[in-house]
Amino acid sequence: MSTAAPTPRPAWSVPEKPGLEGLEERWGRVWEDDGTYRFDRRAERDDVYSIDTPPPTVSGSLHVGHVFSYTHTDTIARYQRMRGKAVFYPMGWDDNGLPTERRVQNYYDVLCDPSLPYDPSFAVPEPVSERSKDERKAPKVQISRRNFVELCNHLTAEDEVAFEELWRHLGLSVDWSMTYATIDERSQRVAQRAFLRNLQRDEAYQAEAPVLWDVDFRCAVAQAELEDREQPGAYHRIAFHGPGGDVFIETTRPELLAACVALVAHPTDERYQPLFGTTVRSPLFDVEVEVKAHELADPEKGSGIAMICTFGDLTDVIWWRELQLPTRSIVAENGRIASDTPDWITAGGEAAVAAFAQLAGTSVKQAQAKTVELLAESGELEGGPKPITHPVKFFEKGDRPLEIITSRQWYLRNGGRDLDLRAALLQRGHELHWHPPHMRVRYENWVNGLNGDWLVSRQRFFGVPFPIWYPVGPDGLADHAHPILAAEVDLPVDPSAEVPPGHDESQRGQPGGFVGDPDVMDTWATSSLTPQIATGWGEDDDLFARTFPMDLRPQAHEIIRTWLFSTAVRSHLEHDSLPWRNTSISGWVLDPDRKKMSKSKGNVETPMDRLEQYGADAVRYWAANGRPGTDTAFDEGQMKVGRRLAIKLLNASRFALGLGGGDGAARTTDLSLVTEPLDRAMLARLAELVDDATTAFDAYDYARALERTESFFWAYCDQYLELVKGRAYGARGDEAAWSAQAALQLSLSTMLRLFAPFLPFVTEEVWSWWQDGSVHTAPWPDASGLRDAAADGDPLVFEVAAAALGEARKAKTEAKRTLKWPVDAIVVIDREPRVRALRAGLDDVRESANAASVTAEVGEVATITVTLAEAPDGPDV
RNA sequence: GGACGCGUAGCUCAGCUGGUUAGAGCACCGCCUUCACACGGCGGGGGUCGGAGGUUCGAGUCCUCUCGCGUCCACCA
Repeated sequence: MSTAAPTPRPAWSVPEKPGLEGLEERWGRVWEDDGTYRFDRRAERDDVYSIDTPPPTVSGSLHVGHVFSYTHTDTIARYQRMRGKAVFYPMGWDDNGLPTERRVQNYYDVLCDPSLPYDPSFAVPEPVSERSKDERKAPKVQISRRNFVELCNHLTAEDEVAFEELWRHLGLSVDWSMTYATIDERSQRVAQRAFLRNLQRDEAYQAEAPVLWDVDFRCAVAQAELEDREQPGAYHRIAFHGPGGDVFIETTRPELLAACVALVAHPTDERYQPLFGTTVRSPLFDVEVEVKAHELADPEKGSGIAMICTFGDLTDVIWWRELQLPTRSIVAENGRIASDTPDWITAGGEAAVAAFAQLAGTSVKQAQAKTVELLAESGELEGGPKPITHPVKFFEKGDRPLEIITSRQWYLRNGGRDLDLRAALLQRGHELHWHPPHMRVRYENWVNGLNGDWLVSRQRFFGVPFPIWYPVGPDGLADHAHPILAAEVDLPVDPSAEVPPGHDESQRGQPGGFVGDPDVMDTWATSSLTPQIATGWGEDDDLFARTFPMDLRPQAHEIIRTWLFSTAVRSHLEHDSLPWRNTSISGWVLDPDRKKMSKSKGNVETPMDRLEQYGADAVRYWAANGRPGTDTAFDEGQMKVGRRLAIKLLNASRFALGLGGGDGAARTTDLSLVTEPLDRAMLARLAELVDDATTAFDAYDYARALERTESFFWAYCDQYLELVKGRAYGARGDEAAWSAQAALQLSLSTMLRLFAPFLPFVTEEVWSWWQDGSVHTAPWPDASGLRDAAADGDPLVFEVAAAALGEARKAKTEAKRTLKWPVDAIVVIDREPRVRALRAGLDDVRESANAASVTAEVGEVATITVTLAEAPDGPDV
């Protein structure tokens, strides 16, 4: 036992009345000024923890779901930093793509017309919301592509400022010197370079093929952007005419009758077997089509025989391809029936031409009504339409059902039609560590369900252009088979504004000249490269070597099929590796009715209001309670609890650090002073907690780490602090007090660090009262050091002492006395180990319960008997 | 149609490889006022763990079936 007085330390600044107000601003500024979260570029790869942060879409406002999932990542980042890693934690902004285009169109009331020339004098218009009523009536202003892109850049820059402010307020430990935007020059260069390399390795190709087409956006859509919506429709039973009589098909899309190329039934279907190989004639148009057999025809569906049109749905495409049928397309890019009469209709004679003339130029919806009318008149529609609801494919951002049209597009191989590549990508999914593990199934479902390669070209304006031109032949037509590629050193290029090597602008569009590829890349074609963009692939080789492959991709589960998968594809093709070792999948934030919170549902919470109301630590506390992959209810109650926790941390710290009468003499970190069994017991329990929290964090289970830490902390405040208070003030002499004070400081330092990933502001505040530097760069607590300090401490001492104190409190509460009411006697009967443990803490129980005597005896039946004093004139009053 | 997840107190959730009497917070009820904390403290009531079988000395936990909710995927004529 040490008898030396503790070494005095410089005076600490423990505030008289600590509070949470203003902590975000104050510490946010200090962290920025001190570069607390700066990435250390000297660190070798093994000492780096790199995070592929999801770039939020900059086309509106951040919502509470963002706050939720970004907090999860931040707790991991902070943990890894305290474990000694150089954390590479950049932030990106996803300003590329359709959401931005739409926002700009609406915000400024403009439309892009790519045929217009650039107008350098075009000024940023006043937002629609600022305009007068009359001004709003003016027609949309048509502007050139380059002017449009400039407007996109202008608006997103404004949004990005607001986003960064919110993230800083939330306390994300991002290195703000390393932000990127998915439309900035570096991202464009990376996207174009990656594409050119894909092209050179034959991983990218162009093809004239049927694509899913949004008739409003007039743009191709990829499989990953589809969603099914239940729509009303109707079966129409329609007669085709064969030599042996009429054949009835049932269809939901009678308006495509003119596009029919064959009928199809299952090979084993005895009803139709005699027809296979024969031809029948279509109603209205009298076009001869063959009857085919194919496995995909379902005898149970409709009449068991279907008409194949080019194209009504994806099954039509399969039949068309596998049965080698002709193409008869009648739906134009604008979603209307072609206005020119196709030649196969002309061949059907006057009646056919007349019928088609009634449909030409109408929308598919109008065409359907007209076709039904015509069929009814001709007697070829049996019975009326039978209403049904059925799933129909939509672009996830679109308003009308997708059509399928044939057009020339760029594709990237993704295993959709290559079994070896598919197997390799499934293997990548297996190598990746998923948190939680069951999310891998979604990846596998998706990869196994791919039905084609990745369509990466989009007929839009605000995006990364393809760095490609085409020669124009003497006939004035572009020669797509011989693309002219940009040189890597020239990237990024805009082929609609720049000219290919060896050409000049006067040759654009001229016979013998060139044209630029008019399309831009799918937004995912850039987003799938965020690891390469963030780590400086091809831009900063040194950084790249220190940070790639990355350690963590955090993201939401609904975009596993898009973002996670496409990123895995790009990395596999370019680097033959995974882009990251781990992925943590966050759940959704649900409103109290268990519905996903989203803007379109109008149930979003504005995060800044909540941050200001409860404080960032409190909001983070709520978020960190949402376990990985688990949908979590939006719960202000939890934010209140978080706020209370933060306040408790302030007050408990004030107590622990305010002992010793302000002279500083008793303040110490000399652990040899910890001699009291209760103090050692508490430290032994704390060591177990550190092990638990560390294990949980290593498994990406931040929620568990928080829960364990919090639960210990409340027991610490309610029980340990009460048990030790009198002794810490000196009731049992200096050495007993020093033991308490040293244990309090060690435990407080440990708990501040355990809480630091969750409550960065309040922990930093308390840390600053008595420690140098930032708690966020302090080392993560070490259980073995605590065990050394605890010596042979038995956690049971803490438990049984707390139980005895609890019984005394209960007796006082039930007798309606204050907690300071004196106790004559506490008699504890229990089994031997617990009795022994209690005897070690007997003096602390007596002190804290204000008891005249506490005795512990071994017995079979455990009881605690508390005898209160008659009047408040017992000991120590 | 296939797959995954979830059903534990009024609410939000812990309960990990099966082990005394199923836990926490919120809410509710009662009590205590200020020497860390009234933005507080102490205590209390409240659950046949969705249902039915099974394995086991023992099941909230493992197996089978089943019901409900959510989500992802699917070639939806």
